[in-house]
Amino acid sequence: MSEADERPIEGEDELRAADGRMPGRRGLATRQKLLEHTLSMLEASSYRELKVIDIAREAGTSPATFYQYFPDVESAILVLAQDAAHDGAVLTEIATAGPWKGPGGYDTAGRLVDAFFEFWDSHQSVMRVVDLATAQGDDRFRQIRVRLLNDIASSLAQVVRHFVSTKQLPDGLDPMAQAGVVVSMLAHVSDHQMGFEFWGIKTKNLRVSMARQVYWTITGQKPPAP
Amino acid sequence: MSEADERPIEGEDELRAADGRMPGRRGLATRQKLLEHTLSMLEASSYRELKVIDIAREAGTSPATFYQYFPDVESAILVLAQDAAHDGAVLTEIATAGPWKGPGGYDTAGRLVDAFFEFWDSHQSVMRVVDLATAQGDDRFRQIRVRLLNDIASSLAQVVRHFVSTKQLPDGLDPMAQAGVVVSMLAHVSDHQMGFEFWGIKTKNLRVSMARQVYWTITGQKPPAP
DNA sequence: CAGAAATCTGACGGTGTGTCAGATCATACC
DNA sequence: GGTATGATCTGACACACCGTCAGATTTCTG
Repeated sequence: MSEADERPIEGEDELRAADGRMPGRRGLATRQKLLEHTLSMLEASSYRELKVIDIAREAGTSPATFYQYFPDVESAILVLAQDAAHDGAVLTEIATAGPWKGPGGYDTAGRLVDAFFEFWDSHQSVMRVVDLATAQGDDRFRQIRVRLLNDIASSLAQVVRHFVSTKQLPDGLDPMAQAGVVVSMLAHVSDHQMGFEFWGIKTKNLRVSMARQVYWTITGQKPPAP
Repeated sequence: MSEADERPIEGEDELRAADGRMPGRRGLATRQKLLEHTLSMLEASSYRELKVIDIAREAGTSPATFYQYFPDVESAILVLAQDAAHDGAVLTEIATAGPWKGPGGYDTAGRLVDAFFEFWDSHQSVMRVVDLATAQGDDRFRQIRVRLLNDIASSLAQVVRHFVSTKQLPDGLDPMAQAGVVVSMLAHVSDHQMGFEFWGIKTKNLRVSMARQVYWTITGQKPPAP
């Protein structure tokens, strides 16, 4: 494949319209409306069947207008993903704030689990696309995923480092690997919460198992009896 | 003619062609060729951009032929997913065979991790679609996912039950929740192995963290120092 | 080899894509 | 109010894919 003539000159302004102009108030409102309907259609139908023409129809505008603001459907979802990642900052905050030492540690683990559930519940459909696109090697989506999960993992890895230094976790563990594994578990279980309930597992029990794993993996300490 | 009709095909009405007939040797070969090219295209391009016409072109046949064997692209992927799930039986076998008690337990955990890596490495692209479709509520895909992961989880839950009965895991834990959380972690980390390496985490270290978590969550025993 | 069955495909009406040029709209300034 | 100006929107188009069917082609059977 050959690179067509591109224009990397324009600024990093994701807001720019197709013609390179900066939209005004009206344009931004239209853009926002399109984003909202992209989200609601993504929640309602499947990723594969999400069509520009449907989004436009739903938003009471024309496909050409959509293309004025986004080069394709994926780019619109990318914006939604960036918004979601922004909301995800709260997860990092919980991990960073702790406390992880002492009796409050297990409670922190529980709050982190709850926050994951809540975050995924709000951004399920978008995060699924982020995951798929990332796995398929799309760099734009991977960056978002990294910004979200790597922040959390780094924060937890810091805690792991502390408990390695106090010998409560053995030397030789890779703190980032420990943290990454925990974050993976949280993300995946949150994403498939409904599936677990279908297996007959109560969310309450799931929460316990998750919190215990988080606590043990991060602090190396035995969680309290359930 | 009596030797041919004793195939190991049971509930496979799925093989039926569009017109309701049972394909013969030639038809099955075409069907298989289409499946192979569906897989290779899925690996090469993205799920969203996977088009019938491309698969047909690649397979040196016409779109109409594709529709002779599959009602749509998803149905073809469904068949690939069933094949993958069949391969996944080895995971359940490892979990069931153990041993989990005694000094060999941690080694079993390690072998389970390796098997997950290998399985996901082979069936990455298909499993991603299974995950997405399941999460979006597609029943056909969810059943496959359940048949695969629920088998493993059930097997591990049985081990959890044993260690609860010996008091090495506390009473009050939901064995299936414990197992489900572990399986989720294994599946998700395997799926994003490349992503972890991008974070600078060595697969070897990842393997250690995963095996430790599996061992601890399933047996309640402290894993050996790394 | 002829006839039948199985398999494949050209062709078509329907729908979605992505891009224009030009129509419509909002606002500033007289 | 009137109108100039740029921002915004859209009809229309050329192209691509979908999913179906009748009929052509290949393979099998006797």
